[in-house]
Amino acid sequence: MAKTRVPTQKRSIEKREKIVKAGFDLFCEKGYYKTNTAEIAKYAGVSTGALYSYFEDKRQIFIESFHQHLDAISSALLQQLNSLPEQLDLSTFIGKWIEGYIDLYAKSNHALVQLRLVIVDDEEINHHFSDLENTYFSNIADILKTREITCGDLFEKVYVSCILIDSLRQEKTSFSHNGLNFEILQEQVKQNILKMLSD
Amino acid sequence: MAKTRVPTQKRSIEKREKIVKAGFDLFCEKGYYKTNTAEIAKYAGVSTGALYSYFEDKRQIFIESFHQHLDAISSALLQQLNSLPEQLDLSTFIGKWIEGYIDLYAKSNHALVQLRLVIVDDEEINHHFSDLENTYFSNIADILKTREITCGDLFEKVYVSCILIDSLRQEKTSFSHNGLNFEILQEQVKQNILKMLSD
Amino acid sequence: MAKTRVPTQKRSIEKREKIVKAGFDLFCEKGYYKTNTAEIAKYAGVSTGALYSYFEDKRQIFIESFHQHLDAISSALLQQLNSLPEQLDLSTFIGKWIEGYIDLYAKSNHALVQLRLVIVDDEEINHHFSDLENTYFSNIADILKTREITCGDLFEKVYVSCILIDSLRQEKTSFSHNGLNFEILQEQVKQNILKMLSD
Amino acid sequence: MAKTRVPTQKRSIEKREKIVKAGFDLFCEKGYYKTNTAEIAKYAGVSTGALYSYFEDKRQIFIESFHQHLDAISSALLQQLNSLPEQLDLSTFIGKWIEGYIDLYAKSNHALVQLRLVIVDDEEINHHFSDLENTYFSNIADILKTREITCGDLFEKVYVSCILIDSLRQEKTSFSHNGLNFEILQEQVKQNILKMLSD
DNA sequence: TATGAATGAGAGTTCATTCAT
DNA sequence: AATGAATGAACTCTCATTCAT
Repeated sequence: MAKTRVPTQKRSIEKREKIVKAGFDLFCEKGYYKTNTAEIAKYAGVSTGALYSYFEDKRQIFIESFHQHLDAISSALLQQLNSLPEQLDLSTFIGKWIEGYIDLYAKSNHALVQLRLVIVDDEEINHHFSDLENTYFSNIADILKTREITCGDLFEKVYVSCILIDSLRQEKTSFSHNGLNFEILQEQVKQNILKMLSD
Repeated sequence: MAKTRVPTQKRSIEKREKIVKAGFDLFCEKGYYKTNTAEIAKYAGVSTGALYSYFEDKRQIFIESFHQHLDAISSALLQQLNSLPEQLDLSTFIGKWIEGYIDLYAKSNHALVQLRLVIVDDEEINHHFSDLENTYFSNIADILKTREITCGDLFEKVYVSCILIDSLRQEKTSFSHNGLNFEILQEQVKQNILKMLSD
Repeated sequence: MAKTRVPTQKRSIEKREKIVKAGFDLFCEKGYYKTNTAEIAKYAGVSTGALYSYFEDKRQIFIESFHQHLDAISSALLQQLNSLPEQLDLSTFIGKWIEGYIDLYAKSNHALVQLRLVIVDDEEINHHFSDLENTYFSNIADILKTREITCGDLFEKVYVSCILIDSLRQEKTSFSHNGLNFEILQEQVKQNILKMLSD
Repeated sequence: MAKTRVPTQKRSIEKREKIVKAGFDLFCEKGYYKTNTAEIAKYAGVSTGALYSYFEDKRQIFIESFHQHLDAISSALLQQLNSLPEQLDLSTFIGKWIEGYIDLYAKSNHALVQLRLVIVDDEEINHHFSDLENTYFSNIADILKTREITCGDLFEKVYVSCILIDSLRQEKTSFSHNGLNFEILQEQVKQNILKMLSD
């Protein structure tokens, strides 16, 4: 019935942010289904009622907290890449890209898995975050264009590159396979991307 | 605390299998947290009590059903690849690999995501399934060796190849990005793998 | 998801009846909205879970308990009227009808008001209970026919008669107006009905 | 504990009226328990705080809004009846009475039912509104006396007449029984009242 | 051994009321 | 005087698990 509040005053905005932060932390730590709204409220230092005046339901907290997080780290990465010297050769650039990505996303592994989970349960969220990723891919493609990468099918190549880099992150942070040498793997991925983009 | 039974009689084994099958179907369809034990029992045609005499808890049903499923489809894929004619060129072989994988795993998207979720919550399960995957990678590597692929770092290359192929499956079955052309993507992945293994 | 249980065994049927009885008592005593499911369960001596395995929700308990109650007292009244001597004159018959009704329904005042409340909130329940009342009116009409009442528009006349009698009950049990003489009122109602049915 | 304010200034009085009006509209539309104070405040264009400075609680808003409404429509009806030509015959007068009542009260069905509910919960309110009705009955009786109705037990007859007319309203606005012909019913009620008052 | 009724803690959510600003 | 954000107890309902039969 009652719509959720859109806070404009400083204190309200801060409170909303606290809830988002609390939600994000707990979802990452314990998973979406094992985190309950009472905990989020307590962790955020607000009442359960307040929580429901800022967000329609638990799900919206998840979406918003995650959206913010992805926004923040993808912005950070894009900024890093944008500020690299122009004359850097492609191989070094890709190396920086890989390292930057892994550093920034390393702490988000739980969050990324949780996101996948909720995405599977809900088509709307699927679209929401797939759009977000599209934007990210486009931004990466644009950066590559400024570096005189002119090959065809660039969007698809960026997509494949991102998958490869993310698999490195996964390997590093959660799902480690015995017998895999991470440095070799990283080098493989780098060569792979380099070849694709040099075509 | 009654231990779970290890059934030896035929009827018991059948019952156990029914539960595993029911669990797998429902977990895939609705997700782990949205499937309840009563449903599993009903779908399997057993009582809830029986369910708890075969499995310690809901989680064990998940693990076992998933393990069986992965075993079954990875065996099927390996068998397909093994039975391909010896003289097939590498490019065609990779094409078959990709197609076979996507066909076999297409229906498992929900299951694979659910698996990720449980893996994040539990280190032991993480190891369990990472071992399973290692075995799979090794088998793929062995098949490649019989096809006279002799490049270095084969294990890492197989791993990267599998990641790429699985990202294709994901793109096809759940997380579709606007603007991505699937055929181009598939070709990219194929060329990528081909180049890696030809080094 | 899970359907409500339809109990066939004796103990289950008894438990279901206990819930219905508990619901009815509490709804009458405290009103629908001031009675909570935990109370009903406790009063009935069952767990909240059991309550929800027998009934879809609180509302269904209300409907069923009320339906049973109305059924029981209307049956009792009809039986009373049916067993009156054949040769009784119409005036005396109406007198018995009025007295019987008031006696039987006197204790149901709270319940009847609660019923009205829920009926207003829900069209389906409205129909359910209006059908029940229709049946009751028809039964009364049939009894009158056996007493050689042959006037036209009998159904409408029965309806009006029932309204009048129920207003007497209300006057007696809950909403007493100063200055109204109940005996005179009762006599008025009686004469009114007598005239209608004698046309 | 701050007492509720008795407003004397024009703006305050207007605000109070807005709340009463908002409460009445919403209680009628959605029922007492499904209307919340935030909605009333919003609909009235005041803050929740203001609402609580004019009224002790939600219940008082209900009582006051209802009292005003009943006052207003009963006054309107009495005025209509008073302004009918003197020489009108009784039958026509009763017809006008019935039509006037139904028109005026048709929209109040939800409100009337809600009133019953609160009445059951509270004896003081019971008396309050029974007094209000008594006044109304007396006024009707007085009007009839000016039309040379001189029969005995007039008060009781008026009461019975009012019940009958209200049952028509109910039949029309909420609780429709299949098989009942409304026009026939209306005629029955009219004849009934006519006979009573002609004695 | 097998059943499925029973449990009851715990989930998400609402809302009458208060009170700092 | 007026606001509306904040409170938190209370609500309905779910479900993994147990255990009497």
